[in-house]
Amino acid sequence: MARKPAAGLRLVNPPRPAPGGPIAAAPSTTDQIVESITSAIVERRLMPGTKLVEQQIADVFSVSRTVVRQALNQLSRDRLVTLEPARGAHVAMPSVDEARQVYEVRRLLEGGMVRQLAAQITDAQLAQLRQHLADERSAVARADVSGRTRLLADFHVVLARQLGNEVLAEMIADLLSRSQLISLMYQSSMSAEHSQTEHVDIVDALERRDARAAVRLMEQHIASVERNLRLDPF
Amino acid sequence: MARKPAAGLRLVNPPRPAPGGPIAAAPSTTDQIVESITSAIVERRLMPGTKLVEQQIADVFSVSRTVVRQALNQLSRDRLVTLEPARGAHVAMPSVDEARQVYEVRRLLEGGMVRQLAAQITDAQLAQLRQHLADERSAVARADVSGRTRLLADFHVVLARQLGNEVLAEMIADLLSRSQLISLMYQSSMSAEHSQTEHVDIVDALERRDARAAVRLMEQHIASVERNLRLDPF
DNA sequence: CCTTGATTAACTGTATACACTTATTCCTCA
DNA sequence: TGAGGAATAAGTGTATACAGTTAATCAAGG
Repeated sequence: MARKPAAGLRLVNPPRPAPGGPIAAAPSTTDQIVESITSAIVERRLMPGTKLVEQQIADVFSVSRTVVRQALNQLSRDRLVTLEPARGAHVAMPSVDEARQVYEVRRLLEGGMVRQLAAQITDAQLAQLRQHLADERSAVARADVSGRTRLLADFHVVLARQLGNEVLAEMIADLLSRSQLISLMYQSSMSAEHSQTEHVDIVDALERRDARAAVRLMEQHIASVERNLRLDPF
Repeated sequence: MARKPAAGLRLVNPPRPAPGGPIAAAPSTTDQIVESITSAIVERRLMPGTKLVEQQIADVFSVSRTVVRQALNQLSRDRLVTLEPARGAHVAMPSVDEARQVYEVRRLLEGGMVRQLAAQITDAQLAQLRQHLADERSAVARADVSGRTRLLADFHVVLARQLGNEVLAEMIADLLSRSQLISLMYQSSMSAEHSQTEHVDIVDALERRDARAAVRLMEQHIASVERNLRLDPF
């Protein structure tokens, strides 16, 4: 690969999304860098395999390599970047096997999640889900690519949060960022519209408190996301 | 709390367990420290709440604070230590809520895990499980406390590995280390014998390829571990 | 023209230095 | 004697320096 001094490293973070809600312990410099690189990866500004040179990133954020290294370490634990000793950090390139495993775990976790949720969901929570679905629909309608991507992923985290299980919510959030990396790496052909309507079906089942249907629909939804990847070797 | 200069910081790592098996990319200095502190926590040499002073640990391992900080960062992502800005690192003290959530997620994940495993387990894998059960039994018999603790936890990871899903296996491994911290914090009254016989029951069900029973037994097993904690507020 | 080996540049890994924050000690005064 | 507060010690956060390693460049030989 040709050498260009800090070419195309566009990592500027957009203005902080929403500081509203619970007071979220002032994000450290390291966290901001993690956030920035994460969104850069998910929004395809950093393609899988791209080398992340510590000094370049340090210059962009005007900090020392010390801080950048901390951020890269966190990202490697999220599996968004890989760290090879003395060879540096690269945007991760999840294997086909890993991709399959991630979706398998998601079916397991999220299937169980909606089963429990169907049994205990409140009307207020259903209203929140309906609002979320409306946001998704409008993002899809106005072709807001990065907005709809975020909303379609957030749907799954919102469900986890509604169970009141933060441990579960964090695990699912991790799996989702890995899923997003996977789907941009394996050229997902899934239409946003299709995903969106599947979300609607899931909420409908939850509203009917139909646990079996909710589980089945969630598992089918995740399977259909997986099926639309180019995972097959031909 | 009284100040004692580096009292009771026994972190010397035992000779590397087993370098055999697949070539496991030489563990970095940081990894060794993570490993060392992890086992110190799990083996109760470091009690919950204990402050971990960077320089002290650095002296023990004869490295710089830089390396120790990396290790502490990793440990905080495993939830074994908490990091408060400018206040330092402490051995984590998981709340009752967090404890409940961890066990809830474990029931979900490990229940689904054995369901799938019952459908695809091979005779060779069953033999491996039987061997593991024998090891557990002997460790319990000779009152090898740290050995039996490790083996009883490893049982769950072995199951995950047999599914061939490394993503799942790592998640369960994480949840297990958190569980161990929880159980020493809330004074588990569960006998090792009891846990061991429940493991036997699960393997029996797997051998019969009885998915429903395996799931039920695993869920009951985890529930019984949880029930033997002092989580109730009285 | 392509391959091989030596040389140089770039980058990572660890240690150290210093600024800044938090905790402790000790003195003063009620 | 005890509470309040300044002085001081201890500890964390970040930057920088330097050693060691990997990758790139270039020269010579087949």
